[in-house]
Amino acid sequence: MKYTEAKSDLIQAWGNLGYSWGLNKVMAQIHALLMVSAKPLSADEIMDELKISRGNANMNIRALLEWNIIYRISVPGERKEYFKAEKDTWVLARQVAKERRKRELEPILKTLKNVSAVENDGSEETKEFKKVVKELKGFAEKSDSLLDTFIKAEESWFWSTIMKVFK
Amino acid sequence: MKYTEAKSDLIQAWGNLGYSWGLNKVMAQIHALLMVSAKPLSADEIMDELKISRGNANMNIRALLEWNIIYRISVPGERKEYFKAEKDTWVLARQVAKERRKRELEPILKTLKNVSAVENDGSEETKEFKKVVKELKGFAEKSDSLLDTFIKAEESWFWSTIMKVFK
DNA sequence: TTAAATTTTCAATATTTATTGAAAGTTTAT
DNA sequence: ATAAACTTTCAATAAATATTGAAAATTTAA
Repeated sequence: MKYTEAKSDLIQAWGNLGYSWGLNKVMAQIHALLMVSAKPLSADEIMDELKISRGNANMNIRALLEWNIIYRISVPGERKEYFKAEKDTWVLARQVAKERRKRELEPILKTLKNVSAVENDGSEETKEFKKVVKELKGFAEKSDSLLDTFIKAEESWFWSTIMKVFK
Repeated sequence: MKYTEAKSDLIQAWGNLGYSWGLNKVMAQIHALLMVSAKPLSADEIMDELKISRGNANMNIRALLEWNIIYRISVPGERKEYFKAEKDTWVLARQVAKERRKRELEPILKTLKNVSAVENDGSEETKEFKKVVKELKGFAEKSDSLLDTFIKAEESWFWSTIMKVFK
C-alpha cells in the first residue's frame, strides 16, 4: 500500500472514530493529520491537505486547542503558528474523557439531583419515577468515579498495574 | 418539584446523554420515557407524550429494538404492541458498549490493520507514519479488550468485585 | 374472504449543523 | 506610523440529518 493512500485512509477512519468521541469530523481529521505528521503543520498546510477553507481550519484548530489535544508551536524566526498533536494515546484518551465528563456527565448529574426532589403524591407513577431516578443516579455517580479514576490513572500504582494487563 | 416537570426534565437530559452515546435525540428520549414509565407504552402513547409523528416513533422504536435496549411486549387480548425499556443501567451500558464496539472500534481496527502494510520507502514520513499507526493499533486493541472485559464483566468474579469498589 | 386495526415505508420537507470566503482584526518588522 | 503577514469572525450558503404524514403493507378478528 502506498503512503498517500494509507495516510488518507487513516485520516478518514480516525475522523469517524473521533466523531463518535464527540469531536466533529474535521476536528478529528485535523487531529489525525497532525498525529501522523512528522513535523508540526501550519494552518495553510492543514487547509491544503484536507481541502478545507481557512475559516473552517481556524475554528477546528481552536476547538482542538480547547480540548487540549493539540498544541501551538512557534518556530523561531517564523511568523506563522504551527500545530502538533498529542501523540500519546493514553494522554489523549484521558483528555477526551475529561472533556466529555465535563460536557456530558456533569449536566445529567445536575438534572438527576434536581428531579430527585419530585414531590411524592403517592401515585404509582411517582413511585416508579423516584425508583428509576435513584437507579440512574447511582449509575451516573459510579460512571463518574470510574472516569475520574481513569483520568487520574497515571498517578495510581494500582490502576496503572491493572492497565498493563491489557497490553 | 412537580412530577410532569421532573419527567420532562429527565427526558430532556437523558436525551442529551443518549445523544452523546451515539443514539439520536428522539431515540434517547423514547428510551427515557420508557425508563420512567411504570407500564409498557404503545407507539401511540409515545407519539403523544413526545409530540412526534407516527413515522418518527416507528423508526426510532425499531432502532432501539435493534440496539436491544427496549423490548416488545404483547398484552393478551390487545392488538397493539407495547414497549418497555431495559431498566438495569449496567445491562444498558453493556448493551451500548457492545453496539459501539461493533460500530466504531471494529472499523478502525480494520483500517489500522490495512494501513500497517504501507510500504517503507525509507522516508521520514513513512517512518513516522508506521510508528504512529503502531501506537494507535496498540491503543485500539487495548480499548477493545477493556470493552470486551466490561461487556463480559458480569460473568467475571474479578471484575464484578472491582466494580463494586465504585458503589 | 373482508375489512378494520395496526405497522411500515419513503418522498417531500424542515431543521440542524458544517463550511465557505471575504472583510475585519491583530501582530510584527521596518 | 505603515504595511505586509497572518489570524479571527461571521453572515451567507451548502450539506447532512431528522421529521412528517399519507399511502402501502401487514396482521388479525370475525
